[in-house]
Amino acid sequence: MPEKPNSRGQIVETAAKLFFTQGYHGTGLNQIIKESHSPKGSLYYYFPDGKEELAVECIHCASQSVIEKIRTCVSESANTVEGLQLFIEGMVEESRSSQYRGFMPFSFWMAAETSCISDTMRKACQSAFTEWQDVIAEHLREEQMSAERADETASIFIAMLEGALILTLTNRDPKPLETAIKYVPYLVKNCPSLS
Amino acid sequence: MPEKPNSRGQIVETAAKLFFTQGYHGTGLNQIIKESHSPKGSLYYYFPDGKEELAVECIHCASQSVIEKIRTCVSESANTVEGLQLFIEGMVEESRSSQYRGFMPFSFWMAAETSCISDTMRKACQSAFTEWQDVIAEHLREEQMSAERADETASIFIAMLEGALILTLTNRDPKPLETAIKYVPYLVKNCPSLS
DNA sequence: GTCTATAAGAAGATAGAC
DNA sequence: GTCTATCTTCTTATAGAC
Repeated sequence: MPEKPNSRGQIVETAAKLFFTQGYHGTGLNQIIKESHSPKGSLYYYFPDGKEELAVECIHCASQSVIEKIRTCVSESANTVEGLQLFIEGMVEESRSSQYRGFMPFSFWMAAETSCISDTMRKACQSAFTEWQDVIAEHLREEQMSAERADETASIFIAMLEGALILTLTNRDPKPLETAIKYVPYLVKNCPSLS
Repeated sequence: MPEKPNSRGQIVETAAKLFFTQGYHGTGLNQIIKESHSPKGSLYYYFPDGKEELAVECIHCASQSVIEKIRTCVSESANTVEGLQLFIEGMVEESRSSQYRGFMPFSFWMAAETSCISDTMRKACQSAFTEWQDVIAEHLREEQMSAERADETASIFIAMLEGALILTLTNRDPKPLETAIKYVPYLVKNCPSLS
């Protein structure tokens, strides 16, 4: 019997979907246990520290999902620029098919929400951003970009995409993300002279 | 007596500060009335529809504040690029002086939080983004940029800055915003060829 | 217009049966 | 390990005195 009825994975999957669409405070434990068909006892058995511990786990899972997607997209493309564009195209498709209401692992505005109330969650989000930046910067360095410029380019790419995703979800219009696709080559190739 | 003890303005000012730092769901009415030294009756007298109506008012106020700041910065600068850079520099100073915990009117990640639960708030945030875009695009058109390119440039600027602000607040480090300053000229000048 | 008391429900968390 | 009943606290909202 490979399927456990109400296991840890069910809870995390459901919680991640809700946290990343409704936010940390906007998602109640009751909604998580209801939609995951898990009793509250199981949640506290797997996550004794409650909501915050569960949210940190969700942040880690979402972050890993983003890293894997970026790696896949870049490896399937001729270069990093095209890989990052492919990554955004995937987000356009996901957002459109869910009518701008679905779970987007890159949608990390929860970072700002939680950074003022919990240092644990703030640091979990910070780690996620740093890991994404490192993955992207690594690919850029392989294409002979300097380390400093690679970090900077990766940072501005992540920032642009986080913002474009907020605009797309708010406006229910893929255009901000599509504009971001167009600007990726210019972020990477026409970079500022270093300070 | 120009100062009213517990007036509408006090409530909105306090609520805006809390909504834009802690989020919509993260801010309770009790905290608002406590920190604004206003009784709950006054809040419901001025905002009969409660929390949502108050939040919409805060969104409008913050949006207007952003528009005025952008206008001021551009008018004090030699051109739009330098004006937008000055605008970001102001955000760097504000975030640093509040130790990355203060009220930033541009911090509109609440848009994503609310867009899934209330169409009224979603549309208020959408209007804010559109107005900002129009103000910036107008300045760019005055410098002989085409209308289509100006809209696109303004959109990508707003996206980049929203994301950079999230990164700065999460990491408690001004670097993402400072990097954004460096990239403004490249967003505006090295623009993509149109589709 | 200002203010308080309180309702009605949902929140996170816990205890303990099975 | 699984599940339910319950506790406390906090939420939004209302009623009504002044």
